[in-house]
Amino acid sequence: MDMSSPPDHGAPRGNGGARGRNPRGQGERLREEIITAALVLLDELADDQALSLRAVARHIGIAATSVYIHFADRDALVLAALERCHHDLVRDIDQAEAASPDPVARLRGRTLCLGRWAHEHSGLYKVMHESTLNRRNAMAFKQSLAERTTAAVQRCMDAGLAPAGDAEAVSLDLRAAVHGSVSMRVNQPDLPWPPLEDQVDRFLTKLVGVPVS
Amino acid sequence: MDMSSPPDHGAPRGNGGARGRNPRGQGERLREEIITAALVLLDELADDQALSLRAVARHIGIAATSVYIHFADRDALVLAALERCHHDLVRDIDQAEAASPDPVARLRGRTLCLGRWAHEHSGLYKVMHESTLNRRNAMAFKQSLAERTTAAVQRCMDAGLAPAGDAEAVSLDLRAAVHGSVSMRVNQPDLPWPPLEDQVDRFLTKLVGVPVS
DNA sequence: ATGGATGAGTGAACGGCCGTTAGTTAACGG
DNA sequence: CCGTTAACTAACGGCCGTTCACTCATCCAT
Repeated sequence: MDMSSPPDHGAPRGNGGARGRNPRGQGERLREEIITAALVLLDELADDQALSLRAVARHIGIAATSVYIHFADRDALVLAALERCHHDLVRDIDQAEAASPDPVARLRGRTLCLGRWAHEHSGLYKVMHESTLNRRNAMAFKQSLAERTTAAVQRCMDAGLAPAGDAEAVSLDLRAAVHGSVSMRVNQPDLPWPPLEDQVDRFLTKLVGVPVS
Repeated sequence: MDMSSPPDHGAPRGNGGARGRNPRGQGERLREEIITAALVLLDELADDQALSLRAVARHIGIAATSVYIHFADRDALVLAALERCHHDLVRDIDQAEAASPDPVARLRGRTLCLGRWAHEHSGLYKVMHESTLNRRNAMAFKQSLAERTTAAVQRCMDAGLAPAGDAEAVSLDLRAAVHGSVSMRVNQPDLPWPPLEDQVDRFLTKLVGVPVS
């Protein structure tokens, strides 16, 4: 009996038990499960560099090496996870926007949806927008969020609800302000923050020039 | 001759050479040198978790264990480094403020000084304001920067240069917007950013209500 | 002057987690 | 029954934080 160095397990798999292997054509299912686990851990760690392949594997109860079946290396896994995360976020924000009637309410809906998401997934927000992965990798997919916000601003201008101007520049100011607010709240959650809605409304009225409420 | 496992060295000490030990009463000198090296590395790494004690020691050509003479553990070193960093930054910003005549120019001077500092020490800015160390540690000393900005806003109001109002709230909006702008520039330096000055001026006029230029 | 205390700094080692490679095993489809 | 798919075990090499015992040089008291 050799009790020394249990290979890698100790897994927190709830253990209804014995994750059987996937059926023949369904190898991709593990891939999704790995990404999901990576996102859970990234949200907890709030730092891409702190995420270890082995921790992801432990979390879902597989061997660390099984990750390499689906991802070339650690960075590829993180990238894939963030891409899915971003895709889901953009979808949610677009849905939130669609729920409102006029362009102003839609822009406001977008912004608040992002703020709420950041509050609920602060770790992921940090990894996405503040991690050093931004230095090492382009993450071009993030561009689409900015573009959609600019488009929403443009629609306010086109409807005469905001003073006509450079929608690109206005959108940049708005995004900067909102990101700053969200970032500060996420990074120092213990300070006594006023309601995000009020602050966003001030940004919308003062920076975009749009009438709110 | 045993060439295997050279203890920890390989040090990039420029090597004018042979760092002699400090004289009797001057043990504190190494402490300062350690902090300086930590700040250099933190600025490069832009992530407090990525900073290793051993890397700091290597950087100045001392044994890793010597760090423990001056700091209880790795976290204590990082904390001390950030405290010095913050202290120096506050000093620089106060100096920049003092160079301007009226309250508006002073507030603007403060803000731009911070922006320039963040641009030149983007790694440190990230560690200070975005690293996960914020979660694990209070870093109460950071409060003073916010307080001084609020005071500068209050002076604008007192001088009748900004519409009277809740200086605290206005300051928060301004800081959020500026932090957001700086943070985005730091995290995605490759995007085509417009001049920071222009954006700051828009924030000052639109959010604080102060006349600029 | 001299010898013990003390300050400044080492060297070696322990235990741990990590990324990644290489070779292996078990189930399934044809 | 055989090849392919899905997954595994074992291991290498590396960096890390931290502990412990140790070496010098210097200073002070005798």
